[in-house]
Amino acid sequence: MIGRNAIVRLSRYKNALYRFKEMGFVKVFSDNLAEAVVVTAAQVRKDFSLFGISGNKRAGYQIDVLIEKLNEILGKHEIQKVVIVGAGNIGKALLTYRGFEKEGIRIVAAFDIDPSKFQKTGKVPVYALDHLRDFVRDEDIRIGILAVPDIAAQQVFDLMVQAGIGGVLNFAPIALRGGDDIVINNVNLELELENLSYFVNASLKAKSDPPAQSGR
Amino acid sequence: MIGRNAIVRLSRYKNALYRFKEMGFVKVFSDNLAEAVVVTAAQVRKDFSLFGISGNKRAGYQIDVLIEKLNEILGKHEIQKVVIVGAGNIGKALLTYRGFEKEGIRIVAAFDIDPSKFQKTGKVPVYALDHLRDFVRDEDIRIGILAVPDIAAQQVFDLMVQAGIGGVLNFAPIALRGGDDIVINNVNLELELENLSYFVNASLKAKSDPPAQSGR
DNA sequence: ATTATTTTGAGAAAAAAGTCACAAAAGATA
DNA sequence: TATCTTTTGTGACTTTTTTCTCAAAATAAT
Repeated sequence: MIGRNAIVRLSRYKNALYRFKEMGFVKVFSDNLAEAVVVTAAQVRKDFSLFGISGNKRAGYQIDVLIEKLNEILGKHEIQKVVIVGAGNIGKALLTYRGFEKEGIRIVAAFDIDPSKFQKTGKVPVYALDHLRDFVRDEDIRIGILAVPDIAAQQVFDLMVQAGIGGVLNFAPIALRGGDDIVINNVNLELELENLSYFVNASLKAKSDPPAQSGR
Repeated sequence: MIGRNAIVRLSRYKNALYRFKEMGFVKVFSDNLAEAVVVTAAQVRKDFSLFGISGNKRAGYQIDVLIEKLNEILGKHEIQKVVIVGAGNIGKALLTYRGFEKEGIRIVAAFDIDPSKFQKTGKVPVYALDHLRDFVRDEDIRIGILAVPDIAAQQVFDLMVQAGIGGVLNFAPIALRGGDDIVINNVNLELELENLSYFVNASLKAKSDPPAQSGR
């Protein structure tokens, strides 16, 4: 089984490749990508070989071909339809977030329990949560974003599972239970800030401490 | 040096501990925490021993003491003041996001270049970006959230570095450059969805393929 | 007080992730 | 054409992370 980090790197390679392409390049070498993504060149080649991607000795990799292959691996050969569950604070912000488009991600609908949030005519409609199941079935939705308050998160997640969603991007700062057959990625802002806080402190401490080798 | 994942686990243990405490428990065993966070009990104990946290044989760990120690490690002994740079879509959502409070994180101000976003009197004021530097100095801000459009991200990041911020939570889907002395955590939603997409596909594929051992 | 049971702490082992190093391929150069 | 140079692909190695195992400690039971 392939680890999450390897897949994250593939996404980064892909993004870097688009940038190279925009700059007019046609081919890249593993060390170009390595520099762009801040990993070693060997890592780049290892990652590629893991997925059976090969280049040409002395001629590197054809950017177009590489992008194509990465997109296929990452399941980006078709528009990725995504629903948002929870049209509150964060849900609404994501509804209007423009960054998804250029990545082939389309937010097709949102769902909420609060009727005051319903909006059947907007660019992206907001429906009643009851409709989730049918919508997911009819539109063949694979991925949902869970953006409800933490108290409701587990319950709403269960609905998503029942609706047949295959993957959830979870914004609620709790660990979702019972998702053995469903892929979960968590975005936990509190945790990210806490983490940052640790490493900032650690780096401040390292700076104020005398360096080990010249400690006299 | 301690890895990010270990610190993420510490945060999770801490969150689980608060839940245990709320339920009225006074002590926990490594396997309780392990279950709550979905890791092995040995992992929990290893993590603790990494930070010199020890419990009592046969009596486990005192929840209050443990929370206290984790909070200290994670730098949560005092309110964490955070600024948001970029009062657009996501920035605004974070301004009103309630989840930070209970984690001891306080959004103290936001900054933007667009005067129409300024709001000096709100619960959380929105100032001109020019004021960032002084504010960071005067208020001793360590951490900032970067939530500006990707085209502006690098430039605004540079301002944050100059302002003396120690850590940045970056929402722009680009790799920030030149932050050797600053800690960066990225929240890349496009990448998360892409990642989800891969693993959902992989798990669908695994299900439709015949299991290896009964392949006949 | 003795014995039984439970749980930690830590060293050893295993697994996973990442790096190194170099033969081989292929383009470039003479 | 022959030689030189560059860059891949991969097997061996290293490092990091995780799991296993079990003696020792501490509580509980008899």
